Amino acid sequence: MAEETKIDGSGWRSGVALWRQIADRIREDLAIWATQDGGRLPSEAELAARFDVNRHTVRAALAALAREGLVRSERGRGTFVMRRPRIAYPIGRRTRFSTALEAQNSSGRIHLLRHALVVADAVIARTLALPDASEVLMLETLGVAVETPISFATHWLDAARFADLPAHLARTESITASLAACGVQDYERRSTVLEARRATAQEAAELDIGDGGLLMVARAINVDLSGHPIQFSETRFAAERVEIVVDGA
Amino acid sequence: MAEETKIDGSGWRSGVALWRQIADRIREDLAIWATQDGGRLPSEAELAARFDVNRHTVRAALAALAREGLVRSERGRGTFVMRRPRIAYPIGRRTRFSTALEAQNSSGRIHLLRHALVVADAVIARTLALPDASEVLMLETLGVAVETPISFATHWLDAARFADLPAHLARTESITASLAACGVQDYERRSTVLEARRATAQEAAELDIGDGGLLMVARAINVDLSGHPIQFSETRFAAERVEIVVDGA
DNA sequence: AAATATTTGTCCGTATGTATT
DNA sequence: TAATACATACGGACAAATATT
Repeated sequence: MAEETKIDGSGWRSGVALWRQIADRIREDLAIWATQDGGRLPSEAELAARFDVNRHTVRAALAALAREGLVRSERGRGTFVMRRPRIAYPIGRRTRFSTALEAQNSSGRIHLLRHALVVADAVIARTLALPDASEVLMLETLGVAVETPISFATHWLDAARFADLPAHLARTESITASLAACGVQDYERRSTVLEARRATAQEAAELDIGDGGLLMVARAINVDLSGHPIQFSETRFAAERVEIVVDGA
Repeated sequence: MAEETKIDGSGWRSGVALWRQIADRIREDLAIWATQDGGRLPSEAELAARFDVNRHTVRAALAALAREGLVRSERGRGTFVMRRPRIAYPIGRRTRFSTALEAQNSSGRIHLLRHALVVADAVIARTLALPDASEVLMLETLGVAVETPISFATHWLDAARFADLPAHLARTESITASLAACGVQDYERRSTVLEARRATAQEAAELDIGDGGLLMVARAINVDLSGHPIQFSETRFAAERVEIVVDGA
């Protein structure tokens, strides 16, 4: 933060308004300021000098961050960080959403958003070791912790084997318990592939993040004790709210 | 792709130009179009109708994607995807950069960008089990595969134990070989924490991605065979170029 | 081979939002 | 608050290259 490079010669050829670029860069530094000086940001005048823009532009940036709930300005006192720490989300051979959050005394819940019977595409069918164009059960779930949506996931399972699962899930709000009710005593994770990308409009709406907000996407295969794949999931985490912890790796 | 929601009443009030929002949404669909019709995108007129904007606005979006090297337009023919597949990057107890890429016959290399002796802050010192304010060796490296920067990493090590490491690293371009030369026969990863965020200006420059491009950040602790921490690293992957594979988890 | 349709490239102009002074 | 400069967004018209019939 010692020195800042000038953003763009005369402003905003990048397609992003100057006030928004400033807001994005202030957002990056919020974590640092949160730990210093009672969470106080530098004054508007100081920020204007640092980014080499007019104070009006800094005010527009701070107003945007205030709309996001990240800072609050108080007349005569200054502008302060309103931080929400990231939730640590462990990934391992025996990852489950509820236990993942209990470790930090947060109460986690899975809400079933919708379910449908669909025809598996080639990738899903091969992953679940089913014949092409088999019927599969698709579930969409929302993982919530501390009243905040954390993850939005789509799951695919063999329709023949897990037809009763949506009913169990709506009642128990637990994937583990619902699978047990369908005769799966235990399961474990075979592999997880992670990538980062921007949210689509639907994903942003479900997770209540800004349009085009950042996601961490985890594609996982769960297998039963005999090693047979029972579930393929794509879980989209609101990147700003979690960090993924890979145990022993 | 069947129906598109209208982006923003009158466009550019959100601080992000309409052409840029459209570029972001087209970018998401490139992977789909790449597999169809010879990698051809819908025509400018069709995209304009689909997003309900003027054709010139679509052209601005496509021009931005062309600057990123993602598409190429040819007069009279159309616009085509220039795809570069993501590199699979395995993370596990015995992760090493070079072997990670050999598996897919890509040649990976680590370039040492700079190194310095610095005073450890509280987090680094505690992580490396050193007294507060110890001197540590800081390295910055660039991981390159297929002529493309993949990762930009900062490493911290006990300065007393690894003073000769930069010289070895510049010569061998391998972390594993350099540690061996400093008397570490073997090491393994104790933990990895992953998060996603936007790149700072410096990170974007090192990785040659657009400003504010997406990163996957991995913070890892490597320990020697006796379990003593020898290295703490923060590796920033260009999100668009990699997927992280967590084996058996 | 020739006419026509499709697609991208370039030019004009107008209105509005952004950023500084 | 006002003036200025520039970027965004839209609309239309036409040229140039390619594809189709």
